[in-house]
Amino acid sequence: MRCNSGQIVQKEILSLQPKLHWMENLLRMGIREAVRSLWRTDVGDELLQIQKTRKEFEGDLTLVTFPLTRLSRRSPEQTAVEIGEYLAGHLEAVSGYNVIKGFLNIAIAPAEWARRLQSIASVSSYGFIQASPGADTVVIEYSSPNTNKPLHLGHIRNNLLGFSLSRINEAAGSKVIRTNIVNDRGIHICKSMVAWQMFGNGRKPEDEGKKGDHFVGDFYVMFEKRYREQTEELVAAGSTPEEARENAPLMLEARRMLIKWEAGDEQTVSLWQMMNGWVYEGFDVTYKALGVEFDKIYYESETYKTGRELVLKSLEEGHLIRKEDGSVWIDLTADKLDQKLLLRSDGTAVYMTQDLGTAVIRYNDFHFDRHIYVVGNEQNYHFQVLAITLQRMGYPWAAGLHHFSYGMVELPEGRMKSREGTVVDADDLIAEMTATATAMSQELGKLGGYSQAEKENICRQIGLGALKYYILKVDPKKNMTFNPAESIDFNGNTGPFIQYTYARIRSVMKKAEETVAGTHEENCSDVIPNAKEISVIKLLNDFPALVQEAAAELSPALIANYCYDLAREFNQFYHDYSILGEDDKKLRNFRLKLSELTGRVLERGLWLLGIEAPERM
RNA sequence: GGUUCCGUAGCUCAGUUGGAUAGAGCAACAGCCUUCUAAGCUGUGGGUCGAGCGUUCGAGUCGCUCCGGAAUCACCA
Repeated sequence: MRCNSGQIVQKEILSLQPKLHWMENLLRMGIREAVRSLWRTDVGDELLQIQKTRKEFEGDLTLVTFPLTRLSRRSPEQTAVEIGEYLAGHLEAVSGYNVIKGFLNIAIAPAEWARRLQSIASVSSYGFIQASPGADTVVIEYSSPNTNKPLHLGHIRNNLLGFSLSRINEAAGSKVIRTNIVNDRGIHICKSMVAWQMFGNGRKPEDEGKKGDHFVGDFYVMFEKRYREQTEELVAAGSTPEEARENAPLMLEARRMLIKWEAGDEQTVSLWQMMNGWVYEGFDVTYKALGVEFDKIYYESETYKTGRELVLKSLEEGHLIRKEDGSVWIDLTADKLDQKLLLRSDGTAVYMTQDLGTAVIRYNDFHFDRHIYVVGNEQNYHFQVLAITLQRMGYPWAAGLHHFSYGMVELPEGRMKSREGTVVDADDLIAEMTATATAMSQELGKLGGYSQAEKENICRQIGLGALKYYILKVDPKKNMTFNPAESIDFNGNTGPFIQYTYARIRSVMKKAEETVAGTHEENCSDVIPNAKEISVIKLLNDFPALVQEAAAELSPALIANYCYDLAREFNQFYHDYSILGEDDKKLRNFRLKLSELTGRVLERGLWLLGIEAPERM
């Protein structure tokens, strides 16, 4: 079982390329020259700290001069002034500078930004890198459901994170394999099966008009309920609670079922296949609604055998130890971990066995460079053990296994508990978000003139956009609170806000085509942009580096927050200036181009999050 | 108890390799639609960045010690 809820363990810190602005590069060269000319010495890159100028100061980029004072042997202020003077005199792109304490604020000529916009516009898949033949292959495992219950809110975070990570890694130039491990065997499945056999009267999901996963889940719940009753009865009759749990008739039956299943009993296996089939049909609907996909799905019922063979082989090779009772262990005390069980004394597989097998099969299938497991932080220890065990068994590629450990989703009242019925069902939640989006659209009088099908599609996009953004904007490693009332908010820092900004831009572009057809294609690099326009261009300029950073940090939240910043900045520009109403043709074309590009980047950013961008809303 | 993670405004969250006066949204209050979509824009109030010590020219960010919360330490998954 992979994703009930959930810490961080071995997130590999990929060394980050410094964000290389085109302008930052130019400045670096200029500053190096300045230092050489002023103080006859070379300056290392690590001393050149260039950052964006904060809003409250005049300028675009800022050089922090404290680190340079040992070279200049002057005060930070004096150092800043001398470099600033040199840059202003030697670089055409530098239109001015000011110095505040040890900070040299450099102003870039507005015309430079217009040229920058023009060159961004000329790149067709701006921000995305096509995987080259030699690119890294990354396997990403996410979702990983049990087949005894429908998906819930915890799975939603998992699926959204996994899917978004897969797109981000692809956009950053890796080859990505999306994969899933279905935990389709074990005692929990047998519980549903027993309950269905005893209480189901041969009914099927369609008889009750239910999704298959919900149908099967109901029997699992029924099992647990009756089982609890039985244990209570036994305790009342004098058993200890422990004995009662072991000896309740239902539990005995489930155990028998598991043994029969493992022995390949025909009837049991066909019942198992039928019920799992129902569940898969249900899951498919949910996955489709969420918009997530997989390239290859693995089943624990198939991989656990490979795992067992691996363990036995490794035992022969002397990497493992067998205890008197026949159980097989790996001793990880040298790695400051415990001894860990790999096979039970009766020879059956445990959770770890299956994962060992799955990893080896996957490596043989894809020869991945990295394998990312999107699994809750409650399983940190498990994945630590998994990676080390595989390395001990002689698989050096296990160094590429990476546990993407994300935090739990909690409700305002606390943790979700199935006992107390506070589990938020995935299908219900999706339906609710769509319904809210529909009601909101109605209330605001949007979507007039659209067909019913179009309206439904747009409302679905908005509802899901709200849900996905709400979850993805939070730093994955942190536990998050899911507040139902807040999640359906469509104002402020939300998915619909970004979608709305995109739809507005599309609307302007359409109108532009009708009136001033296609003129934004013209080159407009000789426009002098205003401050708001420059702010937007700066953000657009950040996008490619941001995609790389999000891939390296494995953080959809970076993309989400960037999209919000860009949308907000654009809305300010949109509010303050007219695009189509601008009389100066050059300026109008420039603004159209700025808008068009913002739309494109927003659409790509949303794409990376798995959020659709509606043309109208 | 061991290990790991988290703690920033009333609430939900941002905060770049350590940089300037710590930012958004929600909630509250006050404004802006004859003009490209008001799901928008503008303004006001709101903080001992859990506490302390240290490193540094400079700490929300790095180190140590506490305090508070969470996860994990199964012949469960």
